[in-house]
Amino acid sequence: MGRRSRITADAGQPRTDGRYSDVRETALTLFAERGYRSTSMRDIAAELGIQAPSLYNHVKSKQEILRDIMVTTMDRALTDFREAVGSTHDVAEQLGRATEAHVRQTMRHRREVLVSNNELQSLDGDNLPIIMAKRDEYGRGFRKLIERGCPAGVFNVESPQLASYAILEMGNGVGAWYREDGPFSEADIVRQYGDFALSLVGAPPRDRSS
Amino acid sequence: MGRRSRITADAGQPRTDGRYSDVRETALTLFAERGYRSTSMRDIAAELGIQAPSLYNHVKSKQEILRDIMVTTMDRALTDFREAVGSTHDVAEQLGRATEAHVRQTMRHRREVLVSNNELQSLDGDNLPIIMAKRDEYGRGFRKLIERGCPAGVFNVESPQLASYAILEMGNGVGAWYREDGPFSEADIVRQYGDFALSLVGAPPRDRSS
DNA sequence: CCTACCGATCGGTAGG
DNA sequence: CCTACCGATCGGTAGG
Repeated sequence: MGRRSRITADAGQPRTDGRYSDVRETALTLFAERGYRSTSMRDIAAELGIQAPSLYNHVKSKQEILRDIMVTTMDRALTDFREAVGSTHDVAEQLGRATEAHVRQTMRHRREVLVSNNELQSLDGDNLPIIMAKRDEYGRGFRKLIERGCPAGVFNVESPQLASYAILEMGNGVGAWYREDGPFSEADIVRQYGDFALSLVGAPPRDRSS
Repeated sequence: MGRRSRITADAGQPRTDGRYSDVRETALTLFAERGYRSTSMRDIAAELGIQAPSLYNHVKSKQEILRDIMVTTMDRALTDFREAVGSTHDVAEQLGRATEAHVRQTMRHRREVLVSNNELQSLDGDNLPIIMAKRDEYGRGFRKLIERGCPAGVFNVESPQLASYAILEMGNGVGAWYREDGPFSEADIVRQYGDFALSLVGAPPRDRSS
């Protein structure tokens, strides 16, 4: 029934636990589709064609999978944010690119971002503060950018804090409806959301003639 | 232990089931705080100081509470949207007021909106399509407004669809951080988000001199 | 409103 | 990777 025979030629492989990625990948899809609490270890195992207890040869606990997904996702978002901001010195361009990176993230890693945004309640013990710290750092990055552009006269908002919340959240929302085979291309969506962010803070539209 | 004695003077009351609202109210708080699936009927009962089976004297099922919360919330949002749009003929003003109503909703009914946005996965059977129909109608309202303002030259966006998603989602996000005792007043937040929406679609800032 | 209890399902372990 | 199984917990019912 789809199980590999013991008698194979790959015995000499280095064999790091590539099976963990399979478990994580399957869990990720199910967590995104029906939620962490509604996904049982038996569901994940069934999807992989094995029995639930066998999962524990690759994974310490269900919670560990969730934490791993969230940590990876937040770290990637932080990396991409820093790269976007580091790629130019124009503060409007920085906010535009950071927003684009944010939206690109929710599209390219749709399941990860959905889980990260919806399953904070499901984090146990120390995991919630660990993730929240990363989320706060990310949000602070956007707020500081807006705070920098206001006295310079590039942006014009009453509260950079509120503006940063609005921009981040509108980007997160993309994950709820975006489909790869939908009517909008990734590049289109990314660009328009970048424009939304700049309009929102009162910056002039970007020049796209080059 | 806090239980009412049988021997009371209220035997002649009309006695519609006021107890149902208590159950719903308690469930609502718990659903918003820790999620539907993580809230047991025993949790709700404990909060009310009774035993879990007693809940079934007031409620048909756990699912029924969730559906009731979502239906009420969506119907209220639709009502307020129509009222906002009906209160003026200026399309920019309509979008501003509709956005303000949307944000006001997420602030005044924070738990309801959180549950409505986060627990779609938890709806069983016919309940999901019923709620989705209402959500679609609501979203369509915003999109049509933006579509109307574009040829008129009042708004300027590439895709009214995307703009409506962005506006709705940025408003939903307010529920995640808003606290009544926080640094921003309800009126401030509502007004600024209304401004965000109008900026986002390229409309000039509203005149507030009157 | 209660006690007593049902069958189902959960995450995880023992031991191979 | 498996079978066998644990204690805990779930939504809900019976019957008063």
